Amino acid sequence: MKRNHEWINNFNEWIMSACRSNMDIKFVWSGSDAKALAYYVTDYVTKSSLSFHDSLALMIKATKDFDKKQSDSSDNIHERSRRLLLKMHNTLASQQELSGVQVASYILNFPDHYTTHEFQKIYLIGIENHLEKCLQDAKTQQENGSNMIENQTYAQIHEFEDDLDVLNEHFLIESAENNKMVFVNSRIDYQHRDNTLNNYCLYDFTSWFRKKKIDENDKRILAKTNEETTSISRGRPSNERYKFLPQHPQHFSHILMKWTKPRVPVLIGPMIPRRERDETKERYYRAILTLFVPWRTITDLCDVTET
DNA sequence: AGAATCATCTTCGTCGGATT
DNA sequence: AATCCGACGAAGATGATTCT
Repeated sequence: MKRNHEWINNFNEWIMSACRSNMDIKFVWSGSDAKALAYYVTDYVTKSSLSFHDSLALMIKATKDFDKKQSDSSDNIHERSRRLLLKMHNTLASQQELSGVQVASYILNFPDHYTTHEFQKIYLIGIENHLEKCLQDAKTQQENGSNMIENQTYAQIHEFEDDLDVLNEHFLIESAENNKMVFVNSRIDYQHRDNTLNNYCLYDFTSWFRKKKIDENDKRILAKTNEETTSISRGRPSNERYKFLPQHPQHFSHILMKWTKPRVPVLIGPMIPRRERDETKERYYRAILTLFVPWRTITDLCDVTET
């Protein structure tokens, strides 16, 4: 906390280089310190560049000027009010302080905001519901173990209907080969990803991959990667492409394509339950688990959630 | 000789207009 | 209104040419 140099406020070499010399750091000692800082920051962030009494004074000045100048004019009332408003606006705008940076970026047509990352949504609730249903199925299977095989086939056949009826899992209707329409969603895309992507968890999967309709170029590139020829080609190298497993309804019509830069998954779904029943909490934690543990079949997932 | 720059090539990824 | 599709600029690679 010692200030070792009279020019410097709480100087720390390492922090300074870590944040590339962009330093406005303050150590928060006490509660009153924290309060003072909170006040300072809020005030700083929300300060209007022109305070209310200033702008009122300016508007009064504008009105006076207007009355002086325009008293003899015989324009109609609409035109007069229009001019008054314009005058007020101009007075206000001309008194507005603008920083050099603001002006420069306006003239250079810079955007109003930047985002350093692109985002991709994950809808948690559907996956959570699916998982819960599968867990229940597994439990009932265990209980009457003798009928296990029968149950399994039953579950496979009726998977779609059950999903649509019982769960609120959201499906999209998309085209497959021969203009056939199929039900798909990100869960199905993930489950039937190519075997080389086994180690991707759902979170990384959504962050790295997107679904794309196959075109001629994709076919060519897929064929080239199969040949494994390491010939040097000019131009930008193509991104990785993967097929869906044959179980996927869009196996023939769509592929997975890797982004050049990963996107940031945004989890959309229920919030962390704070004072909920344990059962709900459990459900929630299980759902989160499905995001960060690679899985393919529901049995994988059940095993993981058991442990 | 090595770097810096320019030219060319190919693919990525978004946008807006056309189409259904 | 939704979807498709082509256009186009950006990105990222190689190769050629110029500069130091």
